[in-house]
Amino acid sequence: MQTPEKSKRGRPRDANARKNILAAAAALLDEGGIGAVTMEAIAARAGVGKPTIYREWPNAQAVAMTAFLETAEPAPQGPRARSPLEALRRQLRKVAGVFATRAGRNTAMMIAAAQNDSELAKVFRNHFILKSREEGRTLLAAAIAARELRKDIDVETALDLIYAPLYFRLLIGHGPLDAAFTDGLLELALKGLAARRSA
Amino acid sequence: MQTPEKSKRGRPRDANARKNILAAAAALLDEGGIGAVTMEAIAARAGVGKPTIYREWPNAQAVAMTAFLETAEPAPQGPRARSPLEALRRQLRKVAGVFATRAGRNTAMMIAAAQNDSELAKVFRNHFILKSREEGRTLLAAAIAARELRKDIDVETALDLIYAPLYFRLLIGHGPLDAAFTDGLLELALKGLAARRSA
Amino acid sequence: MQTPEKSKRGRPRDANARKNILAAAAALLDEGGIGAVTMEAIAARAGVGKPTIYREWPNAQAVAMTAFLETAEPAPQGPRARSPLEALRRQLRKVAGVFATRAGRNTAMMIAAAQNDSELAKVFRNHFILKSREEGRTLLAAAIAARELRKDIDVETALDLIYAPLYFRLLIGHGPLDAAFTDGLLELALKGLAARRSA
Amino acid sequence: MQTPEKSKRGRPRDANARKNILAAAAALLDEGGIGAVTMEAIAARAGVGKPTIYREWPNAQAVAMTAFLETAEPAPQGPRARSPLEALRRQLRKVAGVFATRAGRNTAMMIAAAQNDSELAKVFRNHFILKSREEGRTLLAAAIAARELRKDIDVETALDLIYAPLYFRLLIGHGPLDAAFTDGLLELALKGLAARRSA
DNA sequence: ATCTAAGCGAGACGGTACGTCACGTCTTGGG
DNA sequence: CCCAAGACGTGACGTACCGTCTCGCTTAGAT
Repeated sequence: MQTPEKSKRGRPRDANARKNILAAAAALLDEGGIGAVTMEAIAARAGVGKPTIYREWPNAQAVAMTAFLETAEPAPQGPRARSPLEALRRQLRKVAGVFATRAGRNTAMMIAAAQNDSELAKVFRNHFILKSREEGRTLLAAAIAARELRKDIDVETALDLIYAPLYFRLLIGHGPLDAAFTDGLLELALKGLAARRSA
Repeated sequence: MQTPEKSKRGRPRDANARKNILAAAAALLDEGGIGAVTMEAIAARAGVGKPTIYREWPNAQAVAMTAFLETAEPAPQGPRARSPLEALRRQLRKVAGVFATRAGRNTAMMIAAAQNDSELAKVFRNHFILKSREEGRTLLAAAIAARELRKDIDVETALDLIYAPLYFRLLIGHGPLDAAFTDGLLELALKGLAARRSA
Repeated sequence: MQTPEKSKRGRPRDANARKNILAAAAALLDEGGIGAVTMEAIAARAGVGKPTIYREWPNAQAVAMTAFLETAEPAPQGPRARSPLEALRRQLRKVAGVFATRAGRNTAMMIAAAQNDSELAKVFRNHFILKSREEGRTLLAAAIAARELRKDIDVETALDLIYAPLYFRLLIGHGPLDAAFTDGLLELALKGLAARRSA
Repeated sequence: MQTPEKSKRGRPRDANARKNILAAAAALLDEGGIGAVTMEAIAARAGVGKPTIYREWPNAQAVAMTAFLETAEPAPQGPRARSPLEALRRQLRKVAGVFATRAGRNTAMMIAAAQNDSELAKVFRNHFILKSREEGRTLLAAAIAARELRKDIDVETALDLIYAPLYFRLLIGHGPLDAAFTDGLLELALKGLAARRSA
């Protein structure tokens, strides 16, 4: 939280320990899910004392969250798209692709973990969701600028409209989460559900 | 799930015990969240032995899930709407209203619990999500029949488009979940994001 | 306890059940020691309901005790000995031999079980110890009559003097329990420890 | 048992906890017998967590055994006897006296407990029986040196001859366990059972 | 160069909940 | 009216982690 006074006396934190802890937590998360990420297991695996972990994190899920966030590398940019809308389509496909991997399961587990810990929820929102929405917001803005999207839309609502279904399928698993879905979803969102009155 | 063989021998299950267990679980869930729903606490509160609980459920979260599902009473039907679209708008408002209550928190917690237990996930999907979607599907079909919606839409995708944002906000909490949101959301979904080319 | 009036109504006791119960208890005792003789296990193995067992015995150890007592068949008489003392020597050897088998372990376990249940202790004393002592008493009486033993000895004390060491070694296991031991023991008991003053 | 490697790392065992655990076990043993010595009860009474007990003992009876052994204080030495034989007589009376108290019941229960746990049996034998026999061995040696006992006797057998009857009566309860018994027992053991042939 | 405060690993501490086992009782339908 | 089957409330089992607390040992800035 704060590091203002920099007491500076005594042995400094061991940067290596932090790295080992997060690596252990990430490995445990991948191997056995959030339930396998226990303080005991992290400490044992990282070759670290439990107090060393508690010095920096309040509980095991917080370590898992940090490990998750530091592992979730920014997606590599694909080839330039020929239009903003095309870029948006590709972005949705990419997200669906990630959600289909272990990273997707981890994301779901982090959302789950956040339900029981408001501090965790805040961290997840600020470091994962907001970042992801920022990307989407940029894409939408570009599409609006290119007159591919209506300029009067509420961007926040539009973001939910487009991205929420991906998270929903990730979390509920009631339907496939593939390119066919994201393409259909985007098309529907673009055209709208309403019947054309004129005609 | 199934009761095919009807062994019928021996003392039958005590229906009262089951009721007490679910009541206890529901109370604990409301009071302290999913973390408070432990087998020990349920057993103590219900005046029931732990083995009695284990006879019917494999773990505490499964009890919580059953309690949640049996508690989630079917929403009372509001006054007749003047049109299918109006009915859909009201339905979305109602869901948002429920999500703003403790029932919403419980729903979020059940979704979270389901992330770590595929059996639980299946139960939740079949008994809560599918039911809820069925309602939505009916509303959409009526609106299509009334020519208020395009008749070529993929209903499953449309359902995700409309309902997922509510779940998303419930779970992430990155924005309000009120009538203004649902109304805007519905409007956007109806009109679509795309700029009108002709004009 | 009582069967005087012969009510005769309803289904009569199943004599086969009792036999099965005792056989099951004996088998469990032999296989896993007294700890394996549980009501559940007996009932399951005997194909009998627990209440049927409780109707006749107050707890599992009581069943084990009955099974033990009914299993402990009277030792087959060996060839006639040429003297009462010789018969006594053979008898001690035989007891030591039995104590070295599973029956010995069972005996030890019954003595142990009796320590925590005075009713059990009484049954064991009356049906096992007293019977065994009666045999010994007969042998001693014969030896006295044959003037091989002093006629002024207190028989009860003499019985303890001769037999107790066998039980002691059975229970404590601090030394061998073989013919060499019983022979030496008997010789020592006969001659006495005291130094001969005259001489 | 052994403390060879002296790992020395980490927080050392809490001597106070150990003391409390043994005190609680001893109290429970006295109050309700071996059956009352449960891990739960010990932990609750000692104000200690169960794992702390399991760190040092494998089960409740092992705790009871340790408590028993540490409670069984060395008997206070009585006034000097005028002869080794007299000392032996007094020692037997003293043992009988102890056996008549709660300590005697506890001893019986420990012997019982040892029947179902060979590790427990070994501990009991090494720390209780062997110690007690050492005392007896010393007394016999002195009596032999004083020419009150024959010098050709096998001491181990003689010890069993003298002491086993006390344990036998303690465990079976078929007869009194008082000074009259021990005196008669000793006299019989000294003089022997055999009729004098000469004279 | 020494002091000394803080971090380090290890691991024991008092706890809570776990999921299982057996207890002894009760309640079914069937013989 | 007894039988088998089996559910009931109870309570102890032994285990896994929790989050805290000593330990003895670095480590490195301040003296």
